[in-house]
Amino acid sequence: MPELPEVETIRRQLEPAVSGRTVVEAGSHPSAKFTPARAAVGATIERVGRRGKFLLLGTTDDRELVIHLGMTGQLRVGEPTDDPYIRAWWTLDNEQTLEFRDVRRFGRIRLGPAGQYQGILAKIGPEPFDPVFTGQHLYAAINGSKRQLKTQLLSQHPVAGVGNIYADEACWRAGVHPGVRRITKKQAAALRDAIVDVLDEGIEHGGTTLRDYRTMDGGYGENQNRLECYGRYDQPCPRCNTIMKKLVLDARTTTFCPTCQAR
DNA sequence: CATGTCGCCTGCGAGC
DNA sequence: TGCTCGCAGGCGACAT
Repeated sequence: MPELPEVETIRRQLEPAVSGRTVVEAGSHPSAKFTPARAAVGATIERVGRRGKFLLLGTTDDRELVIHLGMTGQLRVGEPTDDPYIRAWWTLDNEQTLEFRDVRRFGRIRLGPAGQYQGILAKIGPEPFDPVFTGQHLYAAINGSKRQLKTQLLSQHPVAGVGNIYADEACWRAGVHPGVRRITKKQAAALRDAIVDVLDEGIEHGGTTLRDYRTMDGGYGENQNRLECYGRYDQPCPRCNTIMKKLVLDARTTTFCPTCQAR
Protein backbone atom coordinates (compact mmCIF):
# COMPACT_ATOMS: atom_id res chain seq x y z
CA MET A 1 0.00 0.00 0.00
CA PRO A 2 2.37 2.65 -1.17
CA GLU A 3 1.46 6.09 0.17
CA LEU A 4 3.41 9.28 -0.24
CA PRO A 5 6.55 8.21 1.68
CA GLU A 6 6.80 4.93 -0.23
CA VAL A 7 6.23 6.60 -3.60
CA GLU A 8 8.73 9.33 -2.80
CA THR A 9 11.33 6.75 -1.75
CA ILE A 10 10.86 4.99 -5.09
CA ARG A 11 10.93 8.29 -6.97
CA ARG A 12 14.31 9.20 -5.53
CA GLN A 13 15.78 5.89 -6.63
CA LEU A 14 13.99 5.85 -9.99
CA GLU A 15 15.05 9.28 -11.18
CA PRO A 16 18.79 8.63 -11.51
CA ALA A 17 18.11 5.22 -13.04
CA VAL A 18 15.94 6.43 -15.91
CA SER A 19 16.70 10.11 -16.50
CA GLY A 20 18.10 10.72 -19.95
CA ARG A 21 17.11 7.25 -21.11
CA THR A 22 15.06 6.67 -24.25
CA VAL A 23 12.41 3.94 -24.33
CA VAL A 24 13.23 1.63 -27.22
CA GLU A 25 10.59 -1.02 -26.64
CA ALA A 26 7.61 -1.46 -24.32
CA GLY A 27 4.94 -3.98 -23.49
CA SER A 28 2.11 -4.55 -21.07
CA HIS A 29 -0.65 -6.70 -19.69
CA PRO A 30 -3.73 -6.46 -21.96
CA SER A 31 -5.80 -4.57 -19.39
CA ALA A 32 -6.55 -0.97 -20.33
CA LYS A 33 -5.03 -0.03 -16.97
CA PHE A 34 -1.61 -0.88 -18.37
CA THR A 35 -1.71 -0.64 -22.16
CA PRO A 36 -0.90 3.10 -22.22
CA ALA A 37 2.61 2.06 -21.19
CA ARG A 38 3.23 0.90 -24.76
CA ALA A 39 2.87 4.39 -26.23
CA ALA A 40 6.04 5.52 -24.48
CA VAL A 41 8.23 3.94 -27.15
CA GLY A 42 10.51 6.59 -28.60
CA ALA A 43 10.15 8.95 -25.66
CA THR A 44 13.14 10.15 -23.69
CA ILE A 45 12.62 10.41 -19.93
CA GLU A 46 13.80 13.73 -18.60
CA ARG A 47 12.81 13.70 -14.96
CA VAL A 48 10.77 11.80 -12.40
CA GLY A 49 8.32 13.78 -10.31
CA ARG A 50 5.61 12.91 -7.87
CA ARG A 51 2.20 14.30 -7.03
CA GLY A 52 0.54 12.67 -4.03
CA LYS A 53 0.85 8.95 -4.70
CA PHE A 54 1.37 9.35 -8.45
CA LEU A 55 4.75 9.09 -10.15
CA LEU A 56 5.20 11.47 -13.08
CA LEU A 57 7.83 10.55 -15.64
CA GLY A 58 8.28 13.62 -17.80
CA THR A 59 9.55 13.16 -21.32
CA THR A 60 11.40 15.49 -23.69
CA ASP A 61 8.36 15.63 -25.99
CA ASP A 62 6.33 17.29 -23.22
CA ARG A 63 4.38 14.25 -22.27
CA GLU A 64 4.13 12.50 -18.93
CA LEU A 65 3.94 8.85 -18.09
CA VAL A 66 1.77 8.70 -14.98
CA ILE A 67 2.16 5.63 -12.80
CA HIS A 68 0.03 4.76 -9.78
CA LEU A 69 1.32 1.77 -7.85
CA GLY A 70 -2.07 0.82 -6.45
CA MET A 71 -1.84 -1.65 -3.60
CA THR A 72 0.95 -3.96 -4.66
CA GLY A 73 2.87 -2.07 -7.31
CA GLN A 74 6.66 -2.30 -7.45
CA LEU A 75 9.22 -0.85 -9.85
CA ARG A 76 12.70 -2.04 -10.63
CA VAL A 77 15.37 -1.32 -13.21
CA GLY A 78 17.78 -3.98 -14.37
CA GLU A 79 17.96 -7.11 -16.44
CA PRO A 80 14.50 -8.12 -17.68
CA THR A 81 12.85 -10.92 -15.71
CA ASP A 82 10.19 -13.50 -16.54
CA ASP A 83 8.18 -12.67 -13.42
CA PRO A 84 4.52 -13.46 -14.22
CA TYR A 85 3.31 -10.40 -12.30
CA ILE A 86 5.08 -7.86 -14.52
CA ARG A 87 2.21 -5.73 -15.84
CA ALA A 88 4.26 -3.29 -17.90
CA TRP A 89 7.87 -2.97 -19.00
CA TRP A 90 10.02 -0.49 -20.86
CA THR A 91 13.33 -1.42 -22.46
CA LEU A 92 15.73 1.49 -22.18
CA ASP A 93 18.57 2.49 -24.48
CA ASN A 94 21.17 1.30 -21.99
CA GLU A 95 19.94 -2.29 -22.25
CA GLN A 96 18.25 -2.09 -18.89
CA THR A 97 14.53 -2.61 -18.42
CA LEU A 98 12.12 -0.75 -16.18
CA GLU A 99 9.57 -3.25 -14.92
CA PHE A 100 6.25 -2.56 -13.19
CA ARG A 101 5.26 -5.54 -11.07
CA ASP A 102 1.75 -5.49 -9.63
CA VAL A 103 0.27 -8.71 -8.30
CA ARG A 104 -3.22 -7.40 -7.70
CA ARG A 105 -3.43 -5.09 -10.69
CA PHE A 106 -4.77 -2.17 -8.69
CA GLY A 107 -2.13 0.00 -10.28
CA ARG A 108 -2.64 2.12 -13.35
CA ILE A 109 -0.60 3.75 -16.10
CA ARG A 110 -1.45 6.72 -18.25
CA LEU A 111 0.43 8.67 -20.88
CA GLY A 112 -0.58 12.13 -21.97
CA PRO A 113 0.43 15.74 -22.41
CA ALA A 114 2.40 17.02 -19.43
CA GLY A 115 0.23 18.61 -16.78
CA GLN A 116 -3.06 17.52 -18.31
CA TYR A 117 -4.47 15.15 -15.76
CA GLN A 118 -7.60 13.09 -15.36
CA GLY A 119 -9.45 11.70 -12.39
CA ILE A 120 -8.33 12.42 -8.87
CA LEU A 121 -4.93 13.66 -9.99
CA ALA A 122 -6.67 16.66 -11.55
CA LYS A 123 -8.36 17.65 -8.29
CA ILE A 124 -5.88 16.58 -5.68
CA GLY A 125 -5.07 18.82 -2.72
CA PRO A 126 -1.75 20.51 -1.95
CA GLU A 127 1.44 18.59 -1.35
CA PRO A 128 1.99 18.26 2.40
CA PHE A 129 5.38 19.97 2.20
CA ASP A 130 4.02 22.90 0.21
CA PRO A 131 3.82 26.12 2.26
CA VAL A 132 0.15 26.47 1.31
CA PHE A 133 -0.64 23.39 3.39
CA THR A 134 -1.27 25.18 6.67
CA GLY A 135 -3.44 24.53 9.70
CA GLN A 136 -5.75 27.20 8.36
CA HIS A 137 -6.07 25.37 5.04
CA LEU A 138 -6.76 22.07 6.78
CA TYR A 139 -9.31 23.68 9.09
CA ALA A 140 -11.23 25.12 6.16
CA ALA A 141 -11.03 21.91 4.13
CA ILE A 142 -12.20 19.58 6.91
CA ASN A 143 -14.98 21.81 8.15
CA GLY A 144 -16.12 22.54 4.63
CA SER A 145 -17.39 18.99 4.31
CA LYS A 146 -19.72 16.89 6.40
CA ARG A 147 -17.76 13.69 5.91
CA GLN A 148 -15.74 12.08 8.66
CA LEU A 149 -12.18 13.29 9.20
CA LYS A 150 -10.42 10.14 8.01
CA THR A 151 -12.68 9.83 4.99
CA GLN A 152 -11.62 13.31 4.01
CA LEU A 153 -7.93 12.66 4.53
CA LEU A 154 -8.15 9.55 2.34
CA SER A 155 -10.01 11.53 -0.34
CA GLN A 156 -6.74 13.34 -1.19
CA HIS A 157 -8.62 16.61 -1.22
CA PRO A 158 -7.40 18.38 1.96
CA VAL A 159 -3.84 17.17 1.29
CA ALA A 160 -2.19 14.83 -1.21
CA GLY A 161 -0.57 11.50 -0.44
CA VAL A 162 -2.16 10.28 2.78
CA GLY A 163 -3.41 6.68 2.88
CA ASN A 164 -4.69 4.40 5.60
CA ILE A 165 -1.44 3.94 7.48
CA TYR A 166 -0.37 7.57 7.72
CA ALA A 167 -3.93 8.76 8.33
CA ASP A 168 -4.12 6.59 11.46
CA GLU A 169 -0.65 7.70 12.54
CA ALA A 170 -1.41 11.39 12.05
CA CYS A 171 -4.77 11.32 13.84
CA TRP A 172 -3.22 9.48 16.76
CA ARG A 173 -0.28 11.84 16.99
CA ALA A 174 -2.55 14.89 16.86
CA GLY A 175 -4.95 13.36 19.38
CA VAL A 176 -7.98 13.65 17.13
CA HIS A 177 -10.67 11.00 16.70
CA PRO A 178 -10.75 9.84 13.06
CA GLY A 179 -14.54 9.82 12.96
CA VAL A 180 -15.19 13.46 13.82
CA ARG A 181 -16.86 15.71 11.28
CA ARG A 182 -15.59 19.03 12.59
CA ILE A 183 -12.28 20.07 14.11
CA THR A 184 -11.14 23.11 16.03
CA LYS A 185 -8.44 25.47 14.80
CA LYS A 186 -6.13 24.11 17.44
CA GLN A 187 -6.80 20.54 16.30
CA ALA A 188 -6.29 21.56 12.68
CA ALA A 189 -2.90 23.04 13.52
CA ALA A 190 -1.86 19.92 15.41
CA LEU A 191 -3.14 17.65 12.67
CA ARG A 192 -1.35 19.60 9.98
CA ASP A 193 1.92 19.25 11.86
CA ALA A 194 1.28 15.56 12.54
CA ILE A 195 0.59 14.85 8.86
CA VAL A 196 3.76 16.63 7.77
CA ASP A 197 5.81 14.89 10.44
CA VAL A 198 4.58 11.32 9.89
CA LEU A 199 5.06 11.64 6.13
CA ASP A 200 8.49 13.22 6.52
CA GLU A 201 9.58 10.54 8.97
CA GLY A 202 8.14 7.90 6.66
CA ILE A 203 10.38 9.13 3.85
CA GLU A 204 13.35 9.40 6.19
CA HIS A 205 12.92 5.72 7.08
CA GLY A 206 12.45 4.49 3.54
CA GLY A 207 8.70 3.87 3.73
CA THR A 208 6.59 1.27 5.49
CA THR A 209 6.85 -2.37 4.38
CA LEU A 210 3.93 -4.34 5.74
CA ARG A 211 3.82 -6.82 2.94
CA ASP A 212 4.30 -5.85 -0.68
CA TYR A 213 6.11 -2.55 -0.65
CA ARG A 214 9.73 -2.74 -1.76
CA THR A 215 12.25 -0.09 -2.63
CA MET A 216 13.73 -0.04 -6.15
CA ASP A 217 16.55 -2.35 -5.14
CA GLY A 218 14.11 -4.83 -3.63
CA GLY A 219 14.80 -3.71 -0.08
CA TYR A 220 12.38 -3.21 2.77
CA GLY A 221 11.39 0.04 4.36
CA GLU A 222 12.06 0.63 8.04
CA ASN A 223 9.06 2.71 9.03
CA GLN A 224 6.90 -0.30 9.95
CA ASN A 225 9.06 -0.61 13.07
CA ARG A 226 8.12 2.90 14.12
CA LEU A 227 4.34 2.81 13.75
CA GLU A 228 2.60 3.91 16.92
CA CYS A 229 -1.03 3.40 15.93
CA TYR A 230 -1.77 1.67 12.62
CA GLY A 231 -2.66 -1.99 13.16
CA ARG A 232 -2.00 -1.82 16.90
CA TYR A 233 -5.58 -2.33 18.07
CA ASP A 234 -5.88 -4.53 21.20
CA GLN A 235 -2.43 -3.30 22.22
CA PRO A 236 -1.56 -0.57 24.73
CA CYS A 237 -1.34 3.00 23.49
CA PRO A 238 2.34 4.05 23.43
CA ARG A 239 1.35 7.36 25.01
CA CYS A 240 -1.18 6.54 27.71
CA ASN A 241 -1.26 2.75 27.91
CA THR A 242 -5.00 2.48 27.23
CA ILE A 243 -5.82 -0.53 25.06
CA MET A 244 -6.30 0.83 21.57
CA LYS A 245 -9.45 0.04 19.65
CA LYS A 246 -10.43 -0.81 16.10
CA LEU A 247 -13.34 0.55 14.15
CA VAL A 248 -14.34 0.19 10.55
CA LEU A 249 -14.62 3.54 8.82
CA ASP A 250 -15.54 3.54 5.14
CA ALA A 251 -14.74 -0.16 4.98
CA ARG A 252 -11.23 0.52 6.20
CA THR A 253 -9.87 -0.78 9.44
CA THR A 254 -9.02 2.15 11.67
CA THR A 255 -7.06 2.06 14.90
CA PHE A 256 -7.34 4.77 17.53
CA CYS A 257 -6.79 5.34 21.23
CA PRO A 258 -10.11 5.94 23.03
CA THR A 259 -8.32 8.07 25.64
CA CYS A 260 -5.93 10.17 23.55
CA GLN A 261 -8.44 10.48 20.73
CA ALA A 262 -11.69 10.94 22.59
CA ARG A 263 -14.46 12.48 20.54
C1' DC B 1 -20.54 19.93 -7.37
C1' DA B 2 -20.79 16.90 -3.23
C1' DT B 3 -21.62 12.50 -1.76
C1' DG B 4 -22.49 7.45 -1.78
C1' DT B 5 -21.82 2.80 -3.64
C1' DC B 6 -19.80 -0.73 -6.23
C1' DG B 7 -16.22 -3.26 -8.75
C1' DC B 8 -11.62 -4.12 -9.51
C1' DC B 9 -7.81 -7.88 -8.18
C1' DT B 10 -5.04 -12.00 -5.89
C1' DG B 11 -2.28 -13.94 -2.14
C1' DC B 12 -2.24 -15.12 2.45
C1' DG B 13 -3.41 -16.67 7.01
C1' DA B 14 -6.93 -18.18 10.29
C1' DG B 15 -10.12 -21.56 11.23
C1' DC B 16 -12.22 -25.98 10.56
C1' DT C 1 -3.53 -31.80 4.95
C1' DG C 2 -6.70 -29.32 2.19
C1' DC C 3 -10.38 -26.42 1.88
C1' DT C 4 -13.18 -22.00 2.46
C1' DC C 5 -13.50 -17.44 3.72
C1' DG C 6 -12.32 -12.88 5.28
C1' DC C 7 -9.13 -9.39 4.61
C1' DA C 8 -5.84 -6.06 2.61
C1' DG C 9 -7.80 -0.89 0.20
C1' DG C 10 -7.00 3.40 -3.53
C1' DC C 11 -9.29 4.82 -7.26
C1' DG C 12 -12.53 5.07 -11.35
C1' DA C 13 -17.13 4.74 -12.94
C1' DC C 14 -21.60 5.65 -12.15
C1' DA C 15 -25.92 7.04 -9.62
C1' DT C 16 -28.27 10.40 -6.85
